[in-house]
Amino acid sequence: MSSADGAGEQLAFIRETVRRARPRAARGLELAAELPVARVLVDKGVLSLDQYFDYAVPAAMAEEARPGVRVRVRFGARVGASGRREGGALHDGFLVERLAASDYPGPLAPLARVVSPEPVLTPALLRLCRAVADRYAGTLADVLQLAVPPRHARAEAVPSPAPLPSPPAPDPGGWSRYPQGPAFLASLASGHAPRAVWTALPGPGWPHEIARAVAAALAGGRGALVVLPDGRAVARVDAALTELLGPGRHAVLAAEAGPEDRYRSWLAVSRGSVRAVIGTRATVFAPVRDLGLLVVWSDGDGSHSDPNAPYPHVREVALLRAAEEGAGVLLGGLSTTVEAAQLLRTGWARPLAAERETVRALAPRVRTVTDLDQARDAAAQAARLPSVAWEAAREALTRGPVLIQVPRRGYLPRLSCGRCRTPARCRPCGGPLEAGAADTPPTCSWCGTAEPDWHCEECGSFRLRAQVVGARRTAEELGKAFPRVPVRTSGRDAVLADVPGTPALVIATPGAEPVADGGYAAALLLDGWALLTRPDLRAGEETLRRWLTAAALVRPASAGGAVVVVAEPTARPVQALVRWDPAGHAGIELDEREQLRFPPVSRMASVTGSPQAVTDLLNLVRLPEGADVLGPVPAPGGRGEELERALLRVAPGQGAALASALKAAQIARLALRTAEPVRIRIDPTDIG
DNA sequence: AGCACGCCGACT
DNA sequence: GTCGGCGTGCTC
Repeated sequence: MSSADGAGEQLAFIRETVRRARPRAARGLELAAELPVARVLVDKGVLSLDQYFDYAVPAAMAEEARPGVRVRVRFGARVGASGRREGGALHDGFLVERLAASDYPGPLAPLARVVSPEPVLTPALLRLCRAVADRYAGTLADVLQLAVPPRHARAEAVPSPAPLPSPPAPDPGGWSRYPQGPAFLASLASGHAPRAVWTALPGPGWPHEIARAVAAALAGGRGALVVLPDGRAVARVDAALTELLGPGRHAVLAAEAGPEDRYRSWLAVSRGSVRAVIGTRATVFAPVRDLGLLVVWSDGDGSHSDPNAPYPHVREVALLRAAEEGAGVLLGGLSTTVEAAQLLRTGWARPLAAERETVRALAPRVRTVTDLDQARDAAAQAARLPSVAWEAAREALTRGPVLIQVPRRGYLPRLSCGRCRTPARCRPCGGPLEAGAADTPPTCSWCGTAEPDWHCEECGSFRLRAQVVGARRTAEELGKAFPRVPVRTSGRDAVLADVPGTPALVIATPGAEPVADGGYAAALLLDGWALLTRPDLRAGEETLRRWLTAAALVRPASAGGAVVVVAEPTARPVQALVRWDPAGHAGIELDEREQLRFPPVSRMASVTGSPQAVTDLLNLVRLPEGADVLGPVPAPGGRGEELERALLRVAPGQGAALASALKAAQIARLALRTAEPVRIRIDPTDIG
């Protein structure tokens, strides 16, 4: 057996010492004269199969069966009742390596087919995927599925164009607004690997700054890669890059393009025809040659978390890749994550931030109001606008568009007391009440009990209010409040990229805010308290990120730009928004995590399953020294069958040991057929 | 995952 | 005596 993970060193040693002259293979098959053994990763996403298998290379495939190509192999063959070998089913795989001999004692099955001669799994990509699989206690096959797009024969048949020569180094442009900006570009252009956490200034500059950083890496004769959270951000950087460098210098890997276009772009990168690539999360794996720079924009955005096993996060993959390939890193955003703050604190990255004075000059004026300060105007009341917000919007609408950010519908359909805001709870079980369909009583989201005659335990009020009103209803109500002003909405299913600079109300859910030509005259950030009270470790950070994203689209204070945020003014994210200090906010959050020993100051994993299964796995796992086991406790959000969850916590340096211990325990349990499944998740997000 | 081998209870 | 239970191990 040739282990595909790091634990196979003894086997590697045996491989060195045992040298067979020729592999034994099926009789009568002529084998390749040179390196007749192919080590293959069989694409069968089963934990216990996370290892390589050796196959014989038929002479006819000697040329095409190069490392990195896709192959088909028979797998699972066995000796039948008649004593003859019966071929197993055909499986896809990647040829990882050609060898002179195999350490497998039995006869080798031949490769069934070389699917195409395109070497898609380069050694660097394989190393990265291996590292990601280990980091996340997943299988190599699962990670490869995320990293290598499905083959499209037509796209493969077309040759990619010859690469263009390196462009000249760009001038600093907007980077001159950051004291360390020009030096960062110069360092990239001269072939170094600077690592920075970039707190971007508000306004429309950041796509251009990203383009210049890419251009600097290209000027230094190296490649660059940019990962953005969504298609609109990709489009903005795409436009900025085309403007700076012209067409043909970069590839775009976004889901919007069909599979054929996507694979063609990916091939252009893989073949070295294009040296820069931008796109959404899978782009972090794009096989850019001689990588000089990795850019991750807005690493706090949830889209950077892959929803497929083993759930890698773009930022973490980028950090692994930077270490493997010696590339520079630009971790940028309007806001700062706790993870980024930690990279600064450990000295792994340097800050790339503007002076306070510059920030103040470019940020809008931010005011806070509590939503108890309701407007007297009836129309504003209907729209749930506090008077300050109402006045700000009315005044700003004479000068330009006004952005109104409302939480997504169904984001938090919880109910609270209409007078004192105490969350409404179910009397039998204490679970949160949710709004039912129209004209049906509220029901408990835990036990389903209907509460037709609820009253507040705190103040006795009988009025309930939905904590969140969706974008559509807000639009209707605001339309009435501001007659004759055009109302545009941008949300989940109809996202506007941009709006003109003329007066209009623009209602948007977080992440769907259109860019306004010339900037918004004002922005109202509603229902902040609903965002802030979510029981999530990242609630504060996430709320601030959403606010800053919207507020950054508003004109500077000097040009009359104003932001009104409806939230408790003493809350930490509110203060950070007023001072426009995301880095400071992240630093304080990091201090707190340090005290609580929460991630990223520690490394965590969760184990979820039936109480028995969780207990069994915990008994089986050989945790690294000093590991904490928290729980098990009933799993959050678990309904129906009872699920339990345990959290495991280790010091940051022991993350790899924790992942491999969990993987080993999972494999051991999988061998026991009776075992119920447990879900293992590294860096679980829904803690706290 | 499949799939076959192997060692202990109730049937012709 | 055997048919068959599913625990255990293997797949290049």
